[in-house]
Amino acid sequence: MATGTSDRILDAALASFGSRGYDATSLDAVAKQLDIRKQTILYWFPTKEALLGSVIERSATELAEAFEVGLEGAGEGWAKVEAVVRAVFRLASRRPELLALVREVARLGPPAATKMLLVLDPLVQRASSFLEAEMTAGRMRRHDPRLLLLAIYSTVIGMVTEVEVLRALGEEPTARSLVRRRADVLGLLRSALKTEA
Amino acid sequence: MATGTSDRILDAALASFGSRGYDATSLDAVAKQLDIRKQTILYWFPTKEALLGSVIERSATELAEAFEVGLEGAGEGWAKVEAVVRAVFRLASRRPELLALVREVARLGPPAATKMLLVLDPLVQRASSFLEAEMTAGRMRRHDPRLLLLAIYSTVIGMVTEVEVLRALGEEPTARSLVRRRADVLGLLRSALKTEA
DNA sequence: GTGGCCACCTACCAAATGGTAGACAAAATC
DNA sequence: GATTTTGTCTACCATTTGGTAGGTGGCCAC
Repeated sequence: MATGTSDRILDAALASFGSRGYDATSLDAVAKQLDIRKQTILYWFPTKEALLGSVIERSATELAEAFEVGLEGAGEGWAKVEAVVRAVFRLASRRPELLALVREVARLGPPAATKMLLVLDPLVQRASSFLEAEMTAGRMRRHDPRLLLLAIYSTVIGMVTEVEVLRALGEEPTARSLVRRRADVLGLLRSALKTEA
Repeated sequence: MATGTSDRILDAALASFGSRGYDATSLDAVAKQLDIRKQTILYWFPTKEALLGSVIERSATELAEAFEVGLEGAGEGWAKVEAVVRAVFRLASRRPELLALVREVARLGPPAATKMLLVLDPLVQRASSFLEAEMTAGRMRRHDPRLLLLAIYSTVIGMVTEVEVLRALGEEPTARSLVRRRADVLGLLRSALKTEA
């Protein structure tokens, strides 16, 4: 844990942007939480937007790393999809703020979304061409790879971040529930995508 | 188009809450868009929160109606799932603000989310027990009905409202694309859920 | 020890925000 | 015709917001 002030600011901002949302997060609130003054935040990050930018940059890098680690020695074919899904659920339990931020940034749109994509785009491309290859090899059902990716993204990110909907369905968002959700998603994706052969 | 002032306010607020988000929507902005004064809004709705409440109430009712209409004479079993998905995509093309609001309200959490759920809960219960019945009848693969519902919700709402992610994947959110997305979702759900028999 | 820089602070500020008080004209009620 | 009610407005207000200006103490190089 980096104890540098700027890192502490980034941590607190990440958490607040993810949970409360960017607009509902005031610099004063972040500062108060860290027991520093707002001007210290503005010393490290010239504007609130710049702070968001830095949060996104750092988070996107961490996300990318988590995926890489998850994919290390993950085998081929279907095992790769499973590895990625497992990586996301691992993040959901260890660093839920990261996924909440992804959700928030997707909602904010450009320029925030553009910035995040800049880092994540290589992964997206790899994922897309991987799916494409699996399909042409007949190991996965045919779909538009991009739409399939959106569907997978929505499902997984939803299962992991839609806490309110989860509650509405009468399921409490505990650690145990997360494991069940992971099993469910994997089961769903397997039967949706994998071909018999 | 209802020409009553309070209805016009509700329309504009719905659109802004859905697209910009609740926090980023100011009463002044809504008023300006309608060429009235903020105080007129506060005459019809005592506070901003109350305005959100009314927007939610009206939208939830409209949503519920849309589902009912979609389900009318929709046949049994899998046809029902298809009818619901089609109803959502019809809304996505005719009243996208409604779905954007659902997304925003889910993000805001209680008390807004609670209010929306109050109206939508019967539908949720019906859907849940429908899925349960289909599974015990062996017409659908076994899953936890609630988690399955969350997965379906996430996928469909995501395919319909995640415009930024869609763009990131290189697909423009046109009307034609919406039709393709609907076909894709239906295909995915069918192979994920339907049993062979 | 002193000059300079770094990290953080206090003191402000202008704009925007949700909300209150009350005037006023038109329409409805008697 | 007088009076009340309804809908909208102007005029304010307190608070919060992101951001500026500038000071201060500690530390390091010399």
